[in-house]
Amino acid sequence: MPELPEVETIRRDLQGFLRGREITDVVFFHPEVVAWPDPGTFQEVCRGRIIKEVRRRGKYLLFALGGWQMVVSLRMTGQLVVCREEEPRPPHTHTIWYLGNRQVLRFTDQRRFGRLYLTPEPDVAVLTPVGRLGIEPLEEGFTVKALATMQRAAGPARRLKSWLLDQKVIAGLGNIYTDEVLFTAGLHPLHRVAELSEQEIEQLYHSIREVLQEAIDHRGTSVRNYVDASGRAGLHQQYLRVYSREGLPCRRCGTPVRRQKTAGRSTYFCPTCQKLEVKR
DNA sequence: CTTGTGCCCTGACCGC
DNA sequence: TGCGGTCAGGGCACAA
Repeated sequence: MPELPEVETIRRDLQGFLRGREITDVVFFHPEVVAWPDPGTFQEVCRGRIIKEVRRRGKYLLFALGGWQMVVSLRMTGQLVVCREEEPRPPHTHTIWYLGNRQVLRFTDQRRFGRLYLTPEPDVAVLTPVGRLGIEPLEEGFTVKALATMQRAAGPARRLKSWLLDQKVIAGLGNIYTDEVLFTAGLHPLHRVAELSEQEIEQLYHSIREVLQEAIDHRGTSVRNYVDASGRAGLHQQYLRVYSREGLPCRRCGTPVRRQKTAGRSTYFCPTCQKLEVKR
């Protein structure tokens, strides 16, 4: 469910709630959410550790636990919410971290696709998917020049949407924001990456930054299940340019927004504003 | 190298 | 109400 802006919103919330707090205990109600190591070791290592910092890499949350890193992948429906221990436990609660002072961090995940990892700090890159992630689109290293270099590394058949969705290329874009980025850049999802002009690469670059930053400013998009670490919905759904707007008029030109399958996912775009032909 | 498919799950929604 | 089909912010393995 959550893409970069949602995960970043959760990260900021958690950083405020959890930094410096001790994990007194962890309990699992669905141990298979633990991808590494086994739940027993996970619990043993967690107990008594201080949460030094909450970081984000792509769509993954990383909790620095002094020599150890806990990694959380929320996938489609995962949620991390901090609340008081006595608050009713929502359905699909799979893990609870006890923080003392009657506060808890709860991991709930309706579809159970989400995963937890706990590794010694230096092993994160090999024991979790984090090591395979591409560039962070909101960090300094992401520049027009960097994007142009990445373009040259793409194969001749690579289509824009599948390229942007590829976490090994850019970390953090998912199905909503790739569509939003492509609309903003005026580019068709099936455009071949190798055929993008210098100007189009620049346009794409600025669209990625703009769309992600705006969504973070709105605390993420709640189309379905997404909530922040306080359990509240985001605000960006009312600002979406094309995603989930099939048949509704394009906000720029009025043409009905079209939906089609691309790279295996529902893709929303404006057939007028995002043409496949080379623009002149 | 690239795309497409199926799969992991549960629940919401739609048409009949 | 019920039932079956389709769809869902992700990502992985596998086939063509």
